[in-house]
Amino acid sequence: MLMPRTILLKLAPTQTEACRGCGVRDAALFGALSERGLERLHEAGDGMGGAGGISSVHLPADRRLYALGAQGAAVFTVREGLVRLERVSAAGRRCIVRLAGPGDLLGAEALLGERYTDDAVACTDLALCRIPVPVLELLRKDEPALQLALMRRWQQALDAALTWRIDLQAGPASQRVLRLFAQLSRQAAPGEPIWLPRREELADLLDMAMETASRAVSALRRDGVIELMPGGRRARLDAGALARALAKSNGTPNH
Amino acid sequence: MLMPRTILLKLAPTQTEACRGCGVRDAALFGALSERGLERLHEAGDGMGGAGGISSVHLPADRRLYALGAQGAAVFTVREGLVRLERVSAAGRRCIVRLAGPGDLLGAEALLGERYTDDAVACTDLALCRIPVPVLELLRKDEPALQLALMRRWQQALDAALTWRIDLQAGPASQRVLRLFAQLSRQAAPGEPIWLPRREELADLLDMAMETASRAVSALRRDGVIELMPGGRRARLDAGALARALAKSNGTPNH
DNA sequence: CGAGCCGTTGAGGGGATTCAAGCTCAGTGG
DNA sequence: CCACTGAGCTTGAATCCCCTCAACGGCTCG
Repeated sequence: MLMPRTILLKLAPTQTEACRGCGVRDAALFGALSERGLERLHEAGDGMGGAGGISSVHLPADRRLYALGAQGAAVFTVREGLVRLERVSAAGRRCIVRLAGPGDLLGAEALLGERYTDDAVACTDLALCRIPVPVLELLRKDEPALQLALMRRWQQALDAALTWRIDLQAGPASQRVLRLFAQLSRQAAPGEPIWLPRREELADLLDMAMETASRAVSALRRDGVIELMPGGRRARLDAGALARALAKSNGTPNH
Repeated sequence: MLMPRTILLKLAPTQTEACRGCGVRDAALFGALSERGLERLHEAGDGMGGAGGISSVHLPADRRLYALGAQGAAVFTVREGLVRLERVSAAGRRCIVRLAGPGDLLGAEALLGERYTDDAVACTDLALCRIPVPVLELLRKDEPALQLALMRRWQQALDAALTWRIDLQAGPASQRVLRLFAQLSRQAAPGEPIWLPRREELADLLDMAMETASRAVSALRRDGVIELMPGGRRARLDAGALARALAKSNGTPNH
């Protein structure tokens, strides 16, 4: 039970500037805020005695951002990297219930005063914004746009969770792996190598045995769909071959 | 593609009374409303030219409440009965992604101006409240409690979806059936018979073949866990035997 | 009564899990 | 420098669960 050694950077008054120029701002929660709201956001943080400001968090891969059951004091926006949310099933199996990438919001349940409902673990090195609940709470009341953005995010998360379940938990193992890679490549820069999960992680993501995941990846490698890169954590996809493989496996409506 | 022949009952000015005395009000969305808010709720409906009031909807089993992709004009609160939300997976398989019972909110995505993300179909005869989006929208702005209740409901739906996925989609078929029944009995009146899904529905709920569902039910019947009641849609559970069966299947951490 | 729907049960085959054994590779220390 | 080690990955073989195809029984309804 290591405490994650998070690195907190409190960014001075110029945080407003940082936010304004943030690469993911349009995609992220505060994209909804007016200029005035953005300023108030940081005033609010300053006005709370310095304890409550927005801060930048960096976290190395495989470290935990927060733990299931912990009383949440903040929500997070992902700026860079990939986070996995995991829980343990009634049968004692670990399951990854969601992947969050740049622009996504984590730990929204903290806004309701609830405990975190999952473990949040870094898949890759992370850059996040940490937003204390009171700060967001303060603004929520009189920034209707933020209110709407919050609801929209919740709905997105719900929809993503359902789609995930439908597409990545059903069908033969090879197909599930294929679809996961397709999704990973979609949210990565085109042409760039994708994050290749460790086999154990693949198993937890797709609800299969580790060996099955390994076999599936090996098969895709043999078929030229994927090319492993040194280090074992990244891979290059052949978009054409992937599309072909997906079409073929969809042809057999299997399962 | 039948249009659901819904039965709309516009309840006169006394709707305020009806709401105040509603059996599920505490559990439902408007449990958060103040007395004053409750009154405004119905004034709002009246003030919109009669087209926009809250109404009571009754729907027989197997009828569709709304369709995936339809532009939603209302959200619904379940008063009595069970609703299933279903979609079709990329592989063309129908999946039930959620069950909603008394007190639950349906079609919240309509509040964001989005189309419904699933088909909503009655599992049993239903009694619902239909709440037009503009009515709710009007109140949302200056009833902070309602705002909060909405967010809480979204979070609940998200959590339920994830728990569902974890507990009801993983593990051996017999265990999944067992867990579903346990959950159904939990949200039914104790001692009362539970709703027994048709085998096809069980299959869609638990992501298995219809025959597998049938075999699992038969096995449970042989073991005395469940007793089918005439009509085929209801069954009585032996809580003790169920708990024992669950414990036993959990003993083998299988899968 | 035959048609049709729903549920049950059997037989066969395939895909996934499980158990188990190597394999690669980085880090470590002799 | 190189065996040693351990973690992660791969692969094989046996088994089992579940899907598929198929036949049959009960029930309702035209």
